[in-house]
Amino acid sequence: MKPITRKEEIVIVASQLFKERGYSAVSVRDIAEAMGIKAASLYNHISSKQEILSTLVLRVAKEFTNGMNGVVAQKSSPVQKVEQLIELHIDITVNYSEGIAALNNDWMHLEGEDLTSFVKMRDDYEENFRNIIKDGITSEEIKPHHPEVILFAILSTLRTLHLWYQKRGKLDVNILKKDMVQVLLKGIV
Amino acid sequence: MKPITRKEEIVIVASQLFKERGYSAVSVRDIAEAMGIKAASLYNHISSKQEILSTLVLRVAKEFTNGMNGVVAQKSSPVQKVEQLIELHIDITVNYSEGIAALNNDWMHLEGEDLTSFVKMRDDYEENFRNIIKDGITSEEIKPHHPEVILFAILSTLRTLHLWYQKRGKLDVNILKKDMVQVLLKGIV
DNA sequence: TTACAAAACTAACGTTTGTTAGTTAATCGT
DNA sequence: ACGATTAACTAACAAACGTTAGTTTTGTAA
Repeated sequence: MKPITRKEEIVIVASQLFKERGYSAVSVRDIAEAMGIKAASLYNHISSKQEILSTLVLRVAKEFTNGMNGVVAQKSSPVQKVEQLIELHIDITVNYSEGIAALNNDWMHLEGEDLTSFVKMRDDYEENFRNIIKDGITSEEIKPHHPEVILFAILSTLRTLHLWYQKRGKLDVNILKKDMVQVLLKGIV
Repeated sequence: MKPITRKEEIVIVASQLFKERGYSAVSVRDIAEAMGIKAASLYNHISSKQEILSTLVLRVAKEFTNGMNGVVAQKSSPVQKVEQLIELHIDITVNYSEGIAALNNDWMHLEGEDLTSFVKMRDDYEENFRNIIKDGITSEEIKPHHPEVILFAILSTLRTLHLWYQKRGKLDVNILKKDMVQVLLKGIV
């Protein structure tokens, strides 16, 4: 049993509310009520509402960055790398589904250095993904469409997985990965 | 030249702010400032902040509903219908790009009957889309993957088009439609 | 030029917001 | 049994919120 800190509980509870209503529409009193305590009591564990958001968003962002670095470092083919990225997104979605909503919808409410470093991580991630696709086109493994269209189609799907995963939740993760790879890489017709 | 009402101007200005920060993070004072007037002056033209949101969201939602009804009514094949839906999304994105952000991210802040009717329109839309895919699988035009995975992959991409369209904005719409159809239907490898 | 309507203004309202200060109750190793 | 830590509490704050009321300015048509 690894002990879960009180701050961590707050982050988890808050993330569920953020997912439903968005960061700005959730008050610290809402978060406190969901935990069964008073709003002021939260401040024994956190320094600000902002801190909840940045803890949540940066944690997930780092997970994506690390995953991407792992994929880039490998010697697989571009298409195999894309497959690995699809699996990466599915794994992170399953393990951090609450945080992904905040990352997608509320990152712009980060402030200062948190915002800066998030945007950098996001840009780097996209640039790495784009380069993998370009490599695949160069080596003729991937069809010669505009790389931006391909990047966008895949990334949009992967980024909103969380909206859909819980609804049809009981699907086995490995089956989902296989289906996802098939649909995104080979199309549907 | 059709005259644009003051209320319409407010909706447009507000929608741009909503797109950047989300409905809850934008105050009526922010909207007023962006128009160069005082917050109270807005209420000569609107009855509430809520009204701005519902005007915006329901307008776009109806556009999707009408478009879907048109596609369903036709006698084309399932795959042709999917192609038409891809074009529908691109057309609406181009013409209502501000409203789509609100539709995607802020619909849950609708209230009362506006919320109810929006959810119904959305559910109906998805159900129609799903049935088209199922028909395509039955007739063996579409590969026999889980319909939900196919629906999700296509719809996620189309729904977030607005995030990406303006950034790479000056791509010709007809070229975009062709690329999109190719990538979504035939895959990338 | 006057009359009217449209659209702006100032001032204020009651609430809710995030947060701080100071205090009390519970838990725990010594 | 003790002191220390942890985590809750009440009370209050200044600022920002959506909104209303009443008034003044602006533009247009007679």
